[in-house]
Amino acid sequence: MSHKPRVRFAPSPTGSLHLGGARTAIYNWAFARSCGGSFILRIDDTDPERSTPENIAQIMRALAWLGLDWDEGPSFQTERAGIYTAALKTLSERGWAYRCFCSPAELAARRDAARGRGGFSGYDRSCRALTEEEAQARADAGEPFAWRLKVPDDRGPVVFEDAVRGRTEFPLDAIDDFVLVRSDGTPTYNFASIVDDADMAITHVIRGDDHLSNTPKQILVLEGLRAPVPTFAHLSMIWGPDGKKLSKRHGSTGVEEYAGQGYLPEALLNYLALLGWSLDGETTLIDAETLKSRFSLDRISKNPAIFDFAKLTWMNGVYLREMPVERFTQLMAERLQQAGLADEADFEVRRAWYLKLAPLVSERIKLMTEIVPLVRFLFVESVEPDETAQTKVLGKDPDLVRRALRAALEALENVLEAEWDTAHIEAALADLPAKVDAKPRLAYQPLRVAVAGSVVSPPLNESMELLGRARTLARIRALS
RNA sequence: GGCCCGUUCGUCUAGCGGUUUAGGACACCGCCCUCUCAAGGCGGAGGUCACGGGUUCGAAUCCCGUACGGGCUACCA
Repeated sequence: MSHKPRVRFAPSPTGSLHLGGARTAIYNWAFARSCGGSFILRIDDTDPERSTPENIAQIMRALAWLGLDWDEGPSFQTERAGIYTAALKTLSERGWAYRCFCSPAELAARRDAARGRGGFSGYDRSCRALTEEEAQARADAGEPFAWRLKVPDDRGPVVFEDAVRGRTEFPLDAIDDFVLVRSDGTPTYNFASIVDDADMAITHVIRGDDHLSNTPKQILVLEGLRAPVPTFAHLSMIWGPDGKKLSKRHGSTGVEEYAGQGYLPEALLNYLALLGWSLDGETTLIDAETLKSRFSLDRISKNPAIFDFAKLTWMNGVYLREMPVERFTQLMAERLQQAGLADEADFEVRRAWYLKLAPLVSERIKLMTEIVPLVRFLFVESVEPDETAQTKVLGKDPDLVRRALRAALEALENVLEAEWDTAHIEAALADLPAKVDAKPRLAYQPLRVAVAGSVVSPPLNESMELLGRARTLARIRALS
């Protein structure tokens, strides 16, 4: 029975969507799309202490921002309690589960002792010795108990073919009689997760590497349930630049933080998709459509990857530059409005002006947060030269600065308002270096400082055109 | 401690027994372009394929061991 593949992304809402989770989601989504399967969103909220509605909303928002769409869900484990009790009942009836009355303190003591002796340190299985009558009597007496899986001990290892790692096997004597259902009646992750997968007819479980050791336990549950075993694909971890677990120390770890910092969803999607998967040896830029059609499990890398912020940023710059001007202009306008430098009305009336500015900006930034600092001078009445401008230009050769500004002012005053455009401005200033007897860069930098207040800006002539004649002349006069 | 997984330029990766003097991308360096910064073009440096044994006419590619790193070993997920 080879139906269409069904995969799921099942985050536990104990925090926001982080980079590793996002990549897992992307791989599940891309795999589903590549083979016409279904991508299901499931919220694994079996830990009521740490699961919050805010986190759930945040995760869904982040997924949507990345451009991932799901076909079913979200469904919540807390709303599916019935299927876990039913599964437990089946397991116990078939002799695959038993009650454990050991207290946490006893358990910890025995575990420490076992570890001290070396060898296996899982549950010592003492409650397996209880007869059904004894167990029932103690339960009836009100003694708390948890349900544990009865790992078979009369056969070979659990073997499965991992889509990423290949054949993987675990000897049975190394598998713990883990807790299925806690004494408060709630299912544990290892139980609920796989019961859900079976119930939802998941065909491929694509998840983080940290679950590899859990897999044999889950397969055993499936065997007890006589449910089909899905294909597993375990993804290696994403590490920080120091080779340690990715954390706040390294920078942002949450998807939404990237959105706030001016990263584009297509850039993050592209970067994450290729962090641990490759189309071939050449491709570094890949769009969602290609991902949806060409993704495959067999090209997922086995080794962990270090997250490279510099490469992500470079990639973001590429997407910014390749973006249609209309869209960039829109994004730029939004940034300016957020900064309080312009309003919606201004954008409506001066659309052509914004459109002219956009390409000048997009080709020199990598992050959208760089927009405002770069064009701020065009939206304020006057500018004050910054520190670098003071020391590197104004203070360097005051005499040359004065001469250059005077000559420029004289030349520009001859450019009429009606012909105030880049071409005329350029023509008017063409012989400025000769007039002040200086190299072009030395002759023009004072002008840039006067106009933009900085040693870095969009091209000078274009900047002056966009600033307008009156303000340009006023700023040059102010400094000369 | 036990079980499991991983190891190709600083980083992401290609490579799946000979086509490899190990290819691409980011970062880095130099040159060109140039009114600044970028972008772009050209070029460079950077890997004894973790290490040691095998197998083979031949190994980054197959096998074993060692080292290092990681995961699991919770009534967390």
